[in-house]
Amino acid sequence: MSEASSVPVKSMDAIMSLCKRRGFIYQASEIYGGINGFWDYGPLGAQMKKNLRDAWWQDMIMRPCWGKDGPNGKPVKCVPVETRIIQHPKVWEASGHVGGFNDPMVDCRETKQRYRYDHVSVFVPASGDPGDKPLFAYMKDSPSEAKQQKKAEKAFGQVKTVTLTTIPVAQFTKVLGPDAEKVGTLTEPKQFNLMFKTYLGATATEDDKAYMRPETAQGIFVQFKNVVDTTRVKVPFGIGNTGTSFRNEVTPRNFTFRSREFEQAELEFFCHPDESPAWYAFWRDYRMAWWQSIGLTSENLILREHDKDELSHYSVGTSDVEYRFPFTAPGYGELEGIAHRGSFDLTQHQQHSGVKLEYNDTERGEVLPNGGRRGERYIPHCIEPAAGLDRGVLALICEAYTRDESRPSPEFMKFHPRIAPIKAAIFPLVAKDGMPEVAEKLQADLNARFWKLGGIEMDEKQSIGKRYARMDEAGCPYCFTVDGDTLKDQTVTCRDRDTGAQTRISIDKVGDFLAEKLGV
RNA sequence: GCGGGCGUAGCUCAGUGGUAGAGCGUCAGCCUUCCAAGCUGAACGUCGAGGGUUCGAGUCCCUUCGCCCGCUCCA
Repeated sequence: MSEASSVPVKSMDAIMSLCKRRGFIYQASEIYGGINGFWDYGPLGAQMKKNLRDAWWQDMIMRPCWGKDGPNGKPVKCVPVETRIIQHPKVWEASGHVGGFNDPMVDCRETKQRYRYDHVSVFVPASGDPGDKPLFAYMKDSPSEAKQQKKAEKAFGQVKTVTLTTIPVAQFTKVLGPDAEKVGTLTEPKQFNLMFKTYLGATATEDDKAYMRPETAQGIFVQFKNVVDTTRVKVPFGIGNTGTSFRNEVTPRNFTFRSREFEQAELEFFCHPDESPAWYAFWRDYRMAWWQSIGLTSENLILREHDKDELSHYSVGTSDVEYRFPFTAPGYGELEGIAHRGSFDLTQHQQHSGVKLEYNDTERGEVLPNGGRRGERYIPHCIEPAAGLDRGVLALICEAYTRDESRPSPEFMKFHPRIAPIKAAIFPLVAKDGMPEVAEKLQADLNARFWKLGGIEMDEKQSIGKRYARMDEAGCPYCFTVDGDTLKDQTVTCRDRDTGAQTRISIDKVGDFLAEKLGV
């Protein structure tokens, strides 16, 4: 994690209170005291999140990569699906989530610490029996490592490292916990399932157990064959979806960043194995550019390529688009992971389901006498750009939040026009002399043209400055003010949120002006 | 899960065991010709929840929930 940045860290408290005050984000079930790990969106937040989801859908499914060609020199092709939160339980066995999400943990009775069973290491004698002396458990790269090593070397001389999993539970009585004073305080390993469990049918027996998905991706892999068989898609192509996933986090934290219920926007892009490195690099670079295009323009956004030792055994590469949130600074938090998953997922589902998931590529293989090709059968490789929409909203809010004490309205949200929940506001300078009527008509005209994209508001209450300030906090990029001159020369003032600058434009050009700014 | 801090109006926060407060915001009216102006008025609180001590609890005690910070965890 890089720590170099000249961007000042914003106050998360101030951001959170603005989110509440202006109706972006509320605590879920707040009147009952809230519920840990769940957050609701208010009117502005819900519209903003829809704008983000729509932008993803447009730029990933409808017109992928802004219409640019992929590394194969052809336009990128993607189709959508919508799959269910609850899948066949075997889906999660095949995906590795039953297992990976069932990490056994050990607790320390003395220090009340909890450790992942397979992450605990132990210093034991390099050879021979420890006798009555303890075995020294530690967590790699924590202070306990050096401390325990010193003790172990004093006890045994030469030491070596094994993992706790290799030590019989019966021997735990001889293990000194990483930060413990007494030996034998570690409990036997226990299961902590991060997947939410539920029961199908009203009788709720263990036989009816099912899981709520911890990611949307598996639904795509499971329907891969149906999409290929029914929609005339040809590799390379992508299948995308957005939807809610659930993870029963041990410690929900950091506002909406780590929630137990969250929405993902995931694309699985299938290609020939030989072309997969090029597609991986292509998606990685596009996804970074995409987040920048919707407003994450500061150096708080980085693309981080995983080190080789962070990669799954099947993966050629993984990159994260990361954002430096106020609560992660000087570190970063993940917004999106772009993973080269190889043929891992389709292979797993082929094995577990017994259904062939090979693709017959009729554009490959030897040329036949009739000019066609024999075809090549293979399991496609997959590039997975998987974004978190709630994290995206949070990053966009943090990025947009601005304080400038020199302004009349010091606190404002600098949303990209495409993301802003309110696209424009119309004000009569004063609520008399026919100005409200002109403003109402302009509001109605703009609304008729832009209602699909977001709010077009009209406000005539209180001073013009207060109305500008209200729109600044809501992140509305443009305000149009009808004044005395409007009645004479048919022009209005266009006020820019970020600069406060005012320009006069013809009232019948306001729609075109807004369309250009919104990129429609 | 552990440790620390905090929960009072929509937001930010005062509040000595004795009548529930301020600023901002919101709403209504007046005023107002370009940046949270002014005047008048109004609404909004079971003081996070539940117990206990007390003649009396926002205040003291216990339990619990939530949020923030540090560990731990982070598929």
